[in-house]
Amino acid sequence: MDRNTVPRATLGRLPRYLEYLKVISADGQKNVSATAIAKNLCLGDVQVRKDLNAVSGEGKPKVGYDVISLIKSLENVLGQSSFTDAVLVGAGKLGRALLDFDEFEKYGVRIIAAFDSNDKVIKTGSKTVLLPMKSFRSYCEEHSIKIGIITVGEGSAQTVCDIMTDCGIEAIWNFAPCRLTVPDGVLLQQENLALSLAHLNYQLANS
Amino acid sequence: MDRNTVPRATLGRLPRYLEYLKVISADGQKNVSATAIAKNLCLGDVQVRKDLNAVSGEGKPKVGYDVISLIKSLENVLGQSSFTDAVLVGAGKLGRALLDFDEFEKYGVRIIAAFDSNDKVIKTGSKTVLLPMKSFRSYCEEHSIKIGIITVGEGSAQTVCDIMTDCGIEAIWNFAPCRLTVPDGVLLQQENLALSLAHLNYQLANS
DNA sequence: TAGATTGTTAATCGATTAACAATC
DNA sequence: TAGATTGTTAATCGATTAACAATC
Repeated sequence: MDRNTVPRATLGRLPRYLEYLKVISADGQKNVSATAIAKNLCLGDVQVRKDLNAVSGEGKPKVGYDVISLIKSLENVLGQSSFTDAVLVGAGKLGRALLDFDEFEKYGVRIIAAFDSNDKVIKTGSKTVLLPMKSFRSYCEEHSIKIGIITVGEGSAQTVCDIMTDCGIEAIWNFAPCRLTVPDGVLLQQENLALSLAHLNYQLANS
Repeated sequence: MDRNTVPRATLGRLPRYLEYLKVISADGQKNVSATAIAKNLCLGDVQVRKDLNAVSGEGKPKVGYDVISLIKSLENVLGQSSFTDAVLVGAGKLGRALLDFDEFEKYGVRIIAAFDSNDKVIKTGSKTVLLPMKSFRSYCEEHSIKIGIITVGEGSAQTVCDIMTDCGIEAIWNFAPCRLTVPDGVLLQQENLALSLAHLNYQLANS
C-alpha cells in the first residue's frame, strides 16, 4: 500500500480528528474506536477507519487506536512537526484576510511574509512582515521559500507567478481568476472562489 | 438525459467558454467547433463537447455549434439572464474582499448587502450597502433573499446561520472553519480555504 | 463520397459507503 | 468462546479521457 498518499479529502478531515483526540487525551483516555470518533464528528465509521488507515494503520480489533500515537501520526502527516513557510504577494483585502486566517497552521503552513508593489499599502495589525516587492527575491532566497500565494489582480498574476518560480518557489496557490503557466515541476493550485457560490445558486435554481 | 444537471466541474468552466464565444462572436464568427474552443482554452476536446452538451446539445457534425445560440444557452445556465441577490454577514477583511470580487456576477449572483454586528465597521469604497445586523431580517424579507454568505468568526457562525434560515434563506455558504447545522431543505456549502494550501504543502513534502 | 465533427460508450481514477472477512 | 472492532473488497457516483460510432 502506498503510505505516501493521503487523499485530499482525507487531509481535510485530519485536523478534526486531531482536535478531538487531543480533547479525549487530555481526559486521560488511552484508546479510541473509529466508531466513537465517527459518532462525535458526525462522520461514517468506515470513512474514519479509512482515513486513519491512510495515516497510521495501527488499530487493534476490539481495542481501537492508541490515542497518543495516533496524535503523533496526525501531527506528522499534517506537517505540524516541521512547519513550512510561505509568502504571499498582493496585500489587498483578500491577501490581508488570508494573513489573519489561523487555519493554515493546522496544516503545517505559516505565511511568514507578505509583499506588495504598492509601498504605501496599509500595515495592518497582523504579525506577518509586510515588505515591498523589491525585496522579494532576497527574502525568498534567504528563507528558502517553497510556497507562494498570489492574491494580486488578474492583470499581474502571471508576472508575479514568473517572479515566484524564478526565485525558486515550487508550489503556487493562485486566487486571481485566470489560468497561469508554470514551468514543469512547479505545482499549481488554481482557486475558484466563485464556484461554490455558483454551485449553490445553480442547485437553488434547479430544484 | 437529465438536462437539469450541469456537473459542478462543468459549471466552473462555463464562464471561460462564454468569454471566448463572445470574442469570436464580436469578430463575426457564426459557428465554432469544440476542437477549436478546446485548443484556445487549453482543454480536451471531448471535455468541451461534454460540457457544451450538458448546456445546449445543439452541435452539428462538420459544422460545430451556433455561436449566438450557444452564448444564449450559457448565459441562461449561468443565471445571467436573471440575477440572484445574496447577502453577506461579517464585514471583516474576508467579507470585504468578497464584496470586491467580480467573479460572482459571471455566475449570476450579486452580493447586494453586507451586515455586521459592529456598527462602527469601516465603510469601504465598495458599492454594496453596509448595514447593521439589526436590519437583517427586514432587509432579507423585503428583498426575498435566498442566499447567505457567512464570513464571521467561528464563534458566531452558528448563530448567524440560525438567523439566516429563520429569515427564509435557503442556501448558505460558510467560510467559518466549523460545521454548521441547518434545517432540512437548506443547502450548505462549507468552504475550507486552507485545504488547497494544505494539499500543496503535502504534495511538496511527499514528492 | 469522404472527411470533419459530433455524441456515446467504455475505461480509469478518486471518493464514499455497504457488506464482509479477519482478529484480538 | 463470543463479540466488538478492524481492515478489505465490492458497489456506486462524479469527473476525465480514450475509442468509436453516427452524421452532415
